[in-house]
Amino acid sequence: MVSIPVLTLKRLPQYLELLQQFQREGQSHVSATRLAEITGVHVTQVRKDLALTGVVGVPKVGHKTAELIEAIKSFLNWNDSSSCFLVGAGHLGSALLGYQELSRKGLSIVAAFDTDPALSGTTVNGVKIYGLDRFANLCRRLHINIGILTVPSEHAQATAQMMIDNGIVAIWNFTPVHLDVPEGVIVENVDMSASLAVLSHRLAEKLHHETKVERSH
Amino acid sequence: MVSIPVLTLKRLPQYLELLQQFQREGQSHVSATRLAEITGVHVTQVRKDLALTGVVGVPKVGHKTAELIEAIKSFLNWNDSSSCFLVGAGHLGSALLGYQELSRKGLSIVAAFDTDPALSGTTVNGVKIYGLDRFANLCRRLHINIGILTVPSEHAQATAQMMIDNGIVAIWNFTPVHLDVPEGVIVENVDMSASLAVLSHRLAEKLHHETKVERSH
DNA sequence: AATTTATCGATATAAAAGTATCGAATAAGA
DNA sequence: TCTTATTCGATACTTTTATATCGATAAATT
Repeated sequence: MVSIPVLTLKRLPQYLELLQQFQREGQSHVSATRLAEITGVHVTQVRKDLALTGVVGVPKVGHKTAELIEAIKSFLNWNDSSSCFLVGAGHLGSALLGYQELSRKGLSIVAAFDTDPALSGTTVNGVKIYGLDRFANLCRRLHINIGILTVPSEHAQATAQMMIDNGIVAIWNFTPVHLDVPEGVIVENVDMSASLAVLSHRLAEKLHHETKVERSH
Repeated sequence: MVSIPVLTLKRLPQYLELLQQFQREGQSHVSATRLAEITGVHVTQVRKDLALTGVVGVPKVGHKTAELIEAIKSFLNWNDSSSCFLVGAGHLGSALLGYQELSRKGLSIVAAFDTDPALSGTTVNGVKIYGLDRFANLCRRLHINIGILTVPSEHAQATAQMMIDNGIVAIWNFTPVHLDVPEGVIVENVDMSASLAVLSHRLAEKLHHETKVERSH
């Protein structure tokens, strides 16, 4: 099997976002050239990325917008929705519960869990919040295999372990903690810190550089 | 000037997180070997990454934990705090306002803005929320140069433009929209979609593969 | 109908990132 | 004091990812 470059996978949603915008604007066709111009990704790269999803384009006109959207969605498995549990219904957790977009990306949060007894029994955006003691039972019964981890750092590893013990094989990790998991378990980190690190360093570099330029006048 | 690989920048916060944990546990020294074991990053890679921050280690004992922490923090400019504005105080916006960790990463949200008049005048975690009409004035007066973008997709580009028009040079973009900005403006995307794409595809691949294996028995 | 132009997709080259190897340095133990 | 084990840091190598080149194709134009 051909292994898909991670970076390609990460670019696909960006194309998808644009394509859906084009579709709303009524554009029936889009060329790789166009996508490249807007995203800043190199044309050849866009072509390679799209090629992996299996679509073929037509010279002079490009790709059918609708077809391309379908191809990307099905490639990412965003067409049929997967059920998942969310653990940690604090600020970030509630934000995700309220995030409508997720359903458009094939993810349906069917229940949330939190240690705080005050939250237990409440509902956020139609999703019910349970105490952690209910997790094991529900998780096994509903055959959930995706878990969203939005607990405080200190509970990250233990919570991840609980998920794994109850059959979860893919963890979407929003904590800055590196999770130690058995082979075969998929962990995907949403690394806000990583992103902030890039921003901070770039900005410091930029400001420092500008100061130097000013001084040299 | 030596340009820092983006991926190195992204790994640094991960090391930092671990190092701070080690420090709490009272470990005065950490070796690259140790960091590599835990993070899963190759030893040589860890060494290269650390080398870029300018620290030097001692054979047989490794690096001084405290020194390494300081080196990474100062390299990322996380020691002195930068003021920033947040626009879009919805679910995700409020989550960020309530996210204490940010201050430990050199980011201080000094004000938030939202179109919803109901939010105007309220306070989340000590941060006051204003109407968007106040943005221009406050932004210029306080010389803010970092903006956090947490508005709905359809307002992303326009809001970004407003930020730039008022002196913001670095945008931390939480929307899935690709922002079109003038040269020199730094955009850093927290790509939840990208991350979800990797998760979805990996999981689909894994499940598909397991099904095949089962069938072959 | 012939020509031009925009785009595709394949192949080849270049750059970047990751991995392996090796000598040097230093603490700990013989 | 000498040897051994561990870790560092530099250099060389490999793999991955990105960019460039080029012929082929199909719509638009002459």
